[in-house]
Amino acid sequence: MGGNGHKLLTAEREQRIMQLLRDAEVVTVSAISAALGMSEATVRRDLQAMHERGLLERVHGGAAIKQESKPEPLFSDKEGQFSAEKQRIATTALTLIRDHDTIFLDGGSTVLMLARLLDSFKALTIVTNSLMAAAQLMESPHRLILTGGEFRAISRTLVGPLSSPILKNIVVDKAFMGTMGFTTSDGMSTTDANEAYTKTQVMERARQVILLADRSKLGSSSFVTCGSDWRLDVLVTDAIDAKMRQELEERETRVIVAGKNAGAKIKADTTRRNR
Amino acid sequence: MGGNGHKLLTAEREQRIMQLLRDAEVVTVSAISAALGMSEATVRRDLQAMHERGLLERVHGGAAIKQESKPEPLFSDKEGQFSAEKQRIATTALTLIRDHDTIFLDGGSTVLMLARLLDSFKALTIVTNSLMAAAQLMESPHRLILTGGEFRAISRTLVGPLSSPILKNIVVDKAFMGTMGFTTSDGMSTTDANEAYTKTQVMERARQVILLADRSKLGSSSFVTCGSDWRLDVLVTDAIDAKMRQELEERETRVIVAGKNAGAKIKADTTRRNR
DNA sequence: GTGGAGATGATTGATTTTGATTGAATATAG
DNA sequence: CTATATTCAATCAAAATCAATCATCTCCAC
Repeated sequence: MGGNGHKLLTAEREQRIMQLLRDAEVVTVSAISAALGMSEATVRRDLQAMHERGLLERVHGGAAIKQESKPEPLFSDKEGQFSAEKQRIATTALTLIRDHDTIFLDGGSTVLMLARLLDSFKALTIVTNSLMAAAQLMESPHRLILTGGEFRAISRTLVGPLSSPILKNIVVDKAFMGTMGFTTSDGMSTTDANEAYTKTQVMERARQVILLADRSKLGSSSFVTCGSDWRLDVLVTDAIDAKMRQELEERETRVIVAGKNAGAKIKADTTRRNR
Repeated sequence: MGGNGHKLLTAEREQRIMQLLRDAEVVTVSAISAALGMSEATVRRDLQAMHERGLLERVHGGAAIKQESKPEPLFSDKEGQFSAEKQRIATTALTLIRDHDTIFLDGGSTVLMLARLLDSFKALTIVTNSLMAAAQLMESPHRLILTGGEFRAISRTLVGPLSSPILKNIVVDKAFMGTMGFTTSDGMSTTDANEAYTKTQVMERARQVILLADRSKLGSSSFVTCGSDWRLDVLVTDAIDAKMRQELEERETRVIVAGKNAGAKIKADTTRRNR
């Protein structure tokens, strides 16, 4: 190929790698190694360095281009589908709830699954801005309070400044949040400014903030962040890499990983609780 | 395509699978296996992973593209008695609405029927405390705002003091109210104090108060009234006795009786408006 | 020339992915 | 309804890939 017999500077190599990525979306380590005439070990080192600078995504066997911010899938897409991870996360999060708690439920499919499991408890006060969760809890014996606000069709939640006055009047014990993306630098992020605004408000009014996010959310960042000085007390997820886990624990965020068997165990537990 | 006969990265395989799916709607596991040159076990693993991310539907023997399904019961409604009368009342009430209005929709089946007919208008701002109406208007192009508050299961509305702060912040052009009972002495009445409280709040924030009530409501009184010094600008009903009509007109309340043919005429009217 | 800092390529053990095998679950035919 | 044939999910060994380590190489200053 056009590669001159000369040595390649690191910067030069990175340009070539980026070009390969733009051409093909994904490339294998061996392909890069062959194209640039260097050992796979060096390619991996380069890829890792570039990944840490956010230039690309690392995948097993190669690398993929990083897309800026993922477009938000329609709610119906995420809804009917059964996701084992989300189910496990929701089931694990159940252990954080006690009878007589006042809890907030955010939008999002994982939190919605949690809403479906709340029949086991007694006398909860449930505050939510999610119409899906409200529909789910309509027949439940719990006390149900909806925040007002402007209806956002894509997430089926109530958001924006109009939700502010009612949120100022309440305090919840635990806020179960969903999110489009989460990074340790920016905290939660979403695609809509009004939604981010409401999330921020809620978290200020909660004694404990709990984020339910599967591993696809961790490390990815969406359009709007929910305030720079974010706070998170508990993260429930299905898998997390060691680095982020350590960063979170340094910030005193408790990390709970919903293990494969956790679901069954806890399910039995809640069944017992369910009279 | 640069499809070299070499190794395929996971991301590449998923792209190819999605392409096959778009071409054929449904594909068998064995077909994918043959097309991509990989074992069926790996194909199944990929399909499961993609299914959990909502990219496709899994079917026995293969996979199918995910299509948007629109069955949205969310809130199922029970049509009660007098539905023909209610229909006429709602259709008549339509004539009171103009494009770009800001309107409030109360709970109740008659108001709900009105909500179903609002697609004809352009750029309404709709404020409501009725979850049924909200579900109905979810797909509409109008701006939709929900008052917050405590959920009252029997009427599926949001009521109580918590709805107060948000109502204080808005002004609506027209408030379309429903009620359990109505008398000239007490005004509207209902069975729940919180609901009455919210009704009162709404009417204070509306430039024009419009009551939709079939003849079974007129003259009967329920448990709680909505304030002693009630005000009503328009009453839309299907039949009214002369005495009450006169009393109302003395209070400067306009009375509109939805005649049997009124529905059709106005329907034509709205159809025209619907461009 | 000498020595150190940084980078490269090979090696190694650990991790991940793959494909074959198995018994269970599901669909199809009679 | 039962019997037969697919298809599935779980398991395991083999292959591929990874991250860490180490010896070597280059460049540059002294």
